[in-house]
Amino acid sequence: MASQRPVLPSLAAVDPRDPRVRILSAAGPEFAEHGYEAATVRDICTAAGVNVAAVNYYFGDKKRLYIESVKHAHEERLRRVPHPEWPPGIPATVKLHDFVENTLERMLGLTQPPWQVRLMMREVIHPTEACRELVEGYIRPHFAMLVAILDELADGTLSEPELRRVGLSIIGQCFLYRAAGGVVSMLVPPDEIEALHSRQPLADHVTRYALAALGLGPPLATSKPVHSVKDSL
Amino acid sequence: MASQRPVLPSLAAVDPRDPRVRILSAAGPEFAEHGYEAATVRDICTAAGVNVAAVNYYFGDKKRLYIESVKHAHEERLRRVPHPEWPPGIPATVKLHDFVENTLERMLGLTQPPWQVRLMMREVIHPTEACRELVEGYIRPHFAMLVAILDELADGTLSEPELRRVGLSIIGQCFLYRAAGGVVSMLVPPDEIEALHSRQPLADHVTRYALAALGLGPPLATSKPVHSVKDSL
DNA sequence: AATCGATTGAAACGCCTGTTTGACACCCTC
DNA sequence: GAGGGTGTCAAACAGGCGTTTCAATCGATT
Repeated sequence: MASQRPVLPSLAAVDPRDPRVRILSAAGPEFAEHGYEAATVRDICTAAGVNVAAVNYYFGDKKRLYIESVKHAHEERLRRVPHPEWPPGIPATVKLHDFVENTLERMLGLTQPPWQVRLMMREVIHPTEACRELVEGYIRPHFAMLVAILDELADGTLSEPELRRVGLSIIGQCFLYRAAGGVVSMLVPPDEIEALHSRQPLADHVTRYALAALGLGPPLATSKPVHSVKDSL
Repeated sequence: MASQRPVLPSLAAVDPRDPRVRILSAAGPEFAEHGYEAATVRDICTAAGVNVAAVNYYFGDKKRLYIESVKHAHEERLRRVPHPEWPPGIPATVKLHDFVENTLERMLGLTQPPWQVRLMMREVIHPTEACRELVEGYIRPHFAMLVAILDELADGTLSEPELRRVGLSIIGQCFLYRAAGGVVSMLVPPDEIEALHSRQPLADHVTRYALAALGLGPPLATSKPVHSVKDSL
């Protein structure tokens, strides 16, 4: 059955560089598409344009190749979409919006085909040995940045656990569109799909939702004004 | 490699009922644990206590067994944790809280080992042929119920697309804890883990967050009171 | 009791898997 | 030009995969 699956064409096949990085570049998309167990060394080597023996020569075995692939993916992803930075004095509300937009850009992969993200998603959903390193090197710093922004927004009125819960609520919304995008597309009318997978409108919504929940922006619904409303942002 | 994996002990092995349901009951956990491609017909049959030929006899081939397994999983899941129902007159805020709690109960699987949920998660994240039926028979009705509650809460002030976006924000938060629970546990201190995977505190947080965002509850942070606050709920 | 369709069982079918082998070509050093 | 790592290759290895085969068994009907 696996043999009937067409091997994705790969730039690595015509790239005369180091075979090691050729394999790594070919392994990423293959693992991302089929998962660790279902991806095959032969398909990877075909895509990389190297002999099957090369994987064992350079990486020892399939498992170590996989771990290196995950590491390679998140390093490259971070390099292409670096964490946002702001000069002093930028309002925290703007930082939050930037952060959400950056997260969505990274997750939705608007700057490049997001096989790196799909590979990391697999690792997040079914953690293996490669997961802890992914968390420490990629996810935790990102999450810490979000918690810091929220702390600045709340101006010290929220405890650490509360900040984390709010942070997870924000990440969860971004995560849904990335991990379950196919199902989301089935749930909404066709003409809404594009907006629900576009960075800008999504970032606006998630940010507005968060600011409103924190009491720092206008509520989304205004029918029963339990609170008086002043438009801001 | 697959052969070194221990086959999960299964009640089906000692159950003298119809072999067809024995296979179905054994296939679910196996597919949930390893995915379609990596799960093996032999392991399923061993767990079910039937001969390898039985799968092809009763289901034709592995793929049709998988599709039947997904169907079986969501039917059984819906039977065990039915949609909530309310008598007339219940406030929409209470309905929202019930709904979130029900969703988390279903997703976190507090009433039974949640292999059904893990199987459905796989289908959500990497949709196959079985996905559309899962959406129509399980996810869409659930989501429609949420949108109806939100419409009642917003009292007509939100458009359908806006209602859907808010609904997805709520589902996304529940989804994160289920799909990425392992990573969430790595991100927070050990003593917080339990609270972040418990139905009640999580439902409280998600509901409060949503009501605050809609302007129907007190904001989560009160440092810069852009809006005046009256406690409610 | 004989018959017939439905069900089970052990064994075998190709094919594909990750990994290893051993021969061959290359390039740098002596 | 001889030597010795280094890298590459086709071929083979043992084993697992989904599926098929066909004889044996069962239970109800004739």
